[in-house]
This record gives sequence, structure tokens and C-alpha cells, in this order.
Amino acid sequence: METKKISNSVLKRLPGYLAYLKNMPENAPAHISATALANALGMGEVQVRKDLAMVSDGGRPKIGYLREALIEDLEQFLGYDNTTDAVLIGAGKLGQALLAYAGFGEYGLNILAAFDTNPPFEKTEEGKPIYHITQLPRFCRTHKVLMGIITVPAEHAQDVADQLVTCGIKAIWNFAPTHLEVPGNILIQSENMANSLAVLSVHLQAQIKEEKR
Amino acid sequence: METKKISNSVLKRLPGYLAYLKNMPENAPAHISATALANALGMGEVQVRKDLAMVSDGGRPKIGYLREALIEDLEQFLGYDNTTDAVLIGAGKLGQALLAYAGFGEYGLNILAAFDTNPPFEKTEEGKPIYHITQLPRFCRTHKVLMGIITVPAEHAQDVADQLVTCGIKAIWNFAPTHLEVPGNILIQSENMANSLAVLSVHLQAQIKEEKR
DNA sequence: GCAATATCGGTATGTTATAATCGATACAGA
DNA sequence: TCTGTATCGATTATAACATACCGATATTGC
Repeated sequence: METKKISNSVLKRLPGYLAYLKNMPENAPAHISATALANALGMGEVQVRKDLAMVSDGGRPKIGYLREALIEDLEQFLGYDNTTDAVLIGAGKLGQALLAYAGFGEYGLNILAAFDTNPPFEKTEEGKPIYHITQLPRFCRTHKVLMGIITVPAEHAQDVADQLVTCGIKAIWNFAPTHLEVPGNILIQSENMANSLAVLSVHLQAQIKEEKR
Repeated sequence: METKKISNSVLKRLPGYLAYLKNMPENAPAHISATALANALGMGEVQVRKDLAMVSDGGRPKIGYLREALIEDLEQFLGYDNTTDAVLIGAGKLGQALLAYAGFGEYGLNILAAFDTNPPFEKTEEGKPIYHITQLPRFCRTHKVLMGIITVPAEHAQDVADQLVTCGIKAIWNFAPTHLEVPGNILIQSENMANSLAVLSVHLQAQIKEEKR
């Protein structure tokens, strides 16, 4: 299946299916239909079917998909089987929250260590080391790290990004609310809370106005 | 301008423009063109111009937009002038990170208080109170809170969402990695890190494979 | 004052994503 | 075995979105 090109919108939905499937009780039927999935997640059944068709071909009429096989297909497609190593820059509250989140392992992400200009402590409760930022280049090279997670204040984000690029990083997951300028071959995914908040608050205010009328 | 319907994709881009404009130095020219903005943010100039046309009409040929006026238009459109009050449920690391983030004020969001089944302390460093979850209903009603932010573990998210709805909340900003079932008139924005991570890691792995060939 | 140019805003086109439709298939029950 | 039904996959239609084009307009320089 891996052959087709797949759109980002589909990609973003896949983890949702996977999470739902994984959370189903053991005693649930071994098969699940796209229709059932769609209802459970509040989506259109066609969209679910199309998405699933991208990653799997085990769907059988009247039966649906074999849950186990579907989970496997999704995980393989999302690359959750071979984990990606990452470093995290910025051990503030948000950085610590990400470090502490145990769930990333399930998503194929392994945060090796954190870096900060002023490490608050040496190791997190989970045992992840926090080094001084000056250690970053050597660490990245010796561990061949390909992904960097930026959780520093906006004003330092660009600087950190530049350093990461210099260190040979290929992908950046950016939580700083700012635009980053990087070479074209570097992947960037920006998690800008302000953006989503905008959607929510504009809609909310529109709704309030609507009700006032 | 507020009259036209606006798409979510546009909405998500607007805060980016606003942030960039606000961060421009004082001594920069008073006018800025859509072209300049596009170059700075690495986007297509047409798209930027279209987006700006949605919220403002101060664009003048050869000149561009008056920066000050544009900022004002954007802020008004995004509702950053009249703030929205919110409560946050789940005072774990992520919850604390959001509580501590001073920037929300700029985005018209005011987190009044946090709630938890087991408050780690009474007040954050910033002075935000953390109450026991049982206080939630009364607090919401007395303060007429319209937005709830969920930062509890996935397994409790649905329960919290139900409570929020009962309390009269109209919009939910969900950081728990799970699908929430709510009545149709409730707005939901889910900030699922796993989803964006999927995009990044799939692309990264595709790139790695590419290079191996 | 006139030509050249940068920029805007509107319209048209193309591209991608979502939704609707339909025949094919496999199981269930009579 | 036959019929009915749930479900799949493919195809087609619709809608959203991004991009390209073009005329209008204001400024600059000659």
C-alpha cells in the first residue's frame, strides 16, 4: 500500500482510527466495518472507508475489516513499528509536559534527551536526561538524531532551529508560536496553539452574536 | 467585513499574519504590502492578499496596507479585543504549562481558574487558582464561563466534557488524545498531538527511504 | 504632466478533498 | 439453494481551496 501518495488530511485522521481500534475491548467482535467506525467517531462512512482503503486491503463486504490486521496495517503505515529518536529543546513547563507524556512511545517517537540553556534538573522523573544546550551538537551526531522538538519561547525558536539544522536534524516539531525559516529539505510541523484557538474563538463569538439576534 | 463567511483554513493563517505584524520593529515603514508579508512568511502572495482582503479593506495599490490599521482589523476580526473567559480542567504538566503561558492574553483568552480531582497546589505562580473539580459547576455558572480547556488523561476526557456541557459551556478546547462526543451545538477544537506527529514522522520516514535508494 | 511600476481586488481556472451513487460480494436465514 | 442485506470498492459529482490572470489605481521618476 505504501506506494500511493497520501494527503496530509488523511494522514491526520489515521491516528484517530488507530487509537479507537486499540481501545476496543478484547471481547469485541474480531471484525469491524468502516460504517461502525464512522458512527463511533462521528464521521462520514465514505471518508472512513476511503481512508482505510489507503492503508489496507483487508476489507470484505458484509464483514468489514479484521481488527487485528487493520491495526497492524495502520501502525506499519504510520511507522509506529520502527521508532524515531528525537531531542527536545527547552525544558520549560511545556517541554516537561512532553517529556513526561508516556504515550509517545506508542506513536513511534522516542525522546532521547532534553536540552536547555539552564537545565532545571538533571533527570526527569521518567529518567530522561536534561543537558546544557552546548551538548546538543555532539549528542545529535553520536546518536544520529533526526528529529528535534522545539519548546522554547518564540524569541529563541529561530536560533534553536538553526542549531538543529546545523546538527543534521531532518525534521522539526515546533511548539513555539512563530514562523521558522529553514532550508527546503528540512521538514517542519508547527503546532501553533494560537491558530486553533482562533478557529474556536471566532466561531464561539459568531455563535454568541447569532444568539443575541 | 465581519459579514462574509470565512473558511477555517483562512482563520488558521490569520494569527500568523498578526503575530508577524506585531513583531515588526517600531521603525519599520508604516505600510506593508501583501507581497512583503508573503515573502517574509514563505507563502504565496496571492493567498496572503486574499486572506487580508477578508478582514480589511485598507489595501492601497503601490502602498499596501497601513500596518496599524491592519493589526487592528485582524484583532477585531479574531475577537482579540473582547476576551473570552475559560476554565481549564486537569492541572497536570500540560495544564500547568497552559496556565503559565502568558501569551494567551494577547489572543483574547483569559483562563480564570483550573480544576482537578487532586489539585497539586492552591495557586499557580501566576496567581491562577486551582480548585477541586467539585467546584466546577458553581464556578462556571457564577462566572458565566463559555469555554473549557481539557488537559486530563484520555480516559477521563469524555467525562469531563460531559460535565462541562452540563455546566453550560459552549466551546471546548481539547488536548486529550481522544474523540469526544458532544451535542451538536457545542464547538470542539481538538489539539491532538499524535495527529500532527503522524504527518511529520510519515514524511520523515518517506524521506529516509528516498535517500536510501 | 506622462510613462513606468507596484500593488490591489475581482474573476477565472485548476487542483484537491469531501460527499453521493452504484454495482459487486459475501454472509445469514429461510 | 435462494433471497435479502450489510458492506466494500470504484466512479462520479460537488464543494472547498489554492493559484493564475487581468484591469484598476496610486505613486514615483522623468
